[in-house]
Amino acid sequence: MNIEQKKDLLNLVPFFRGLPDDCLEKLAEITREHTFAPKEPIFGEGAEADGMFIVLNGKLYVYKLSPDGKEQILKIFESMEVLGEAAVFSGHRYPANAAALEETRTLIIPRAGVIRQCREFPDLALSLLDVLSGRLRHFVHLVESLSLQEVPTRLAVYLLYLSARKDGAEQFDLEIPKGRVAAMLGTLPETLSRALAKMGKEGLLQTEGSRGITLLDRERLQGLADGEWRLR
Amino acid sequence: MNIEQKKDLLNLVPFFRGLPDDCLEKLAEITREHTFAPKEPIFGEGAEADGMFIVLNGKLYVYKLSPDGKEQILKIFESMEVLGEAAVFSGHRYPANAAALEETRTLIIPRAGVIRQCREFPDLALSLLDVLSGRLRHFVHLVESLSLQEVPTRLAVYLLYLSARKDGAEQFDLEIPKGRVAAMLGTLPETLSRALAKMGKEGLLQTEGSRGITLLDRERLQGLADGEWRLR
DNA sequence: CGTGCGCTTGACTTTTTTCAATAAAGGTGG
DNA sequence: CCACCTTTATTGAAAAAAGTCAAGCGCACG
Repeated sequence: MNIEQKKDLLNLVPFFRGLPDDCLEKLAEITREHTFAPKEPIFGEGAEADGMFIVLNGKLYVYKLSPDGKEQILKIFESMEVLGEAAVFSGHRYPANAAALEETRTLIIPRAGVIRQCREFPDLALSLLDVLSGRLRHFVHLVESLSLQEVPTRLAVYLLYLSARKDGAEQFDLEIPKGRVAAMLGTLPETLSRALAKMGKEGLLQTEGSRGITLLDRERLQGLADGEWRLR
Repeated sequence: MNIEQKKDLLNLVPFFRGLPDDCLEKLAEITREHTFAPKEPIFGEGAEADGMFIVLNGKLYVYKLSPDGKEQILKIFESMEVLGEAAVFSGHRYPANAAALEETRTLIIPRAGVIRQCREFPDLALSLLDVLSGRLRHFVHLVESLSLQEVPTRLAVYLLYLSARKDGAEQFDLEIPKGRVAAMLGTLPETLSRALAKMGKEGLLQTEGSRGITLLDRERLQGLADGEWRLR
């Protein structure tokens, strides 16, 4: 793939919107492309940071592991998202693990190059500040969810979020295996399974096959998410 | 307080180290000073962001509240730390609450000014990128701790961290009430109290008065922190 | 067509929370 | 400096939530 093609790809990423053309040009010059197979590790916790990744398509996840092997998913990344920025600016090492969930094509921009371009084009730095700030909000929300709420509440929040992402559709798909959803919510497959079963019995939703969800009572689901009542 | 004095204060903050003199000058011009009394709210979740705070002295904490009033402390800020940066660069609103733990003197740099100076002095932007990246690491650790480990483990990690911050002293002080320590660890005062009592019975540590701690068996405490065994 | 992985369910254990009562500490004003 | 009052900490007992272990089912993929 040549530089022009890479530049065209960068141009598609909202993150780079509005940056001067010669900035993109320089970034394209140093950018590598890499495609990861499903389940392929992308980086490991503590690894020396190559640089920053742009997801072109596919899906990957960033996670931590406990000593006994339990997974906590920190975030799932999809098309057009940027990851690994934190390791570029402090610590030089990735603070967690990442692996592909499906075939995933990425661009990799090396550490040194990013920093150099930030000096030259402050707008790039501001863009990255925006990304990092958003990431921080994401983590604040995650901490809140994990520490203040019980599993059915977290699940309700998650399902409503998924529905919202699809224009508020009643019927949609968990796009990842349930075991992974559990790992996102900071719990185990068994606990998630029971929570879904209870919500089904309460008439809040219906499950179809292994990943299908139909929301039946948005009202009460929202109340559950807001902590107004509990699933007994 | 005049501009020169503010500039001198900014100069003391490691965060501003190495920035050009005229950058500090401009920042000093727009900086306000404010002192908060103990327990005084600094900002509330969702409030329009004034700008970024620099803690000159004192201590404050940033936290979330659950619907039923339980507190989760996200981070405690002390002298020379910067907070509120995330709200400057995305969202325009603070994502959590902050209040003073004791009398706390701060400098406040307005949003617009920070952004303007970032454009003019890319090093300021890089400094902020560094701060935000570090903050992200902090949250990654917090999420890991909350989701992957039980309370005694989290407590062990916290105590060893406190000890390390004081050159590895065996004897030191929780600098905040135990109830707040509980809120940092994502649990309740009762649970914390019991964890400390058990650790005392196991000979891992000793408590003195309301905030004093003496570590008696670093080895085993470390093992507990590493998840190698459990407190039965 | 079988094997394996993911999902579900049940029974049981452990951890944490909840509720309540008491004790200790800390701060304030006399 | 002491007495009082409020806040903070401890402890017990009971309940609830989540985790563990184990068995079984079903679907997808080779």
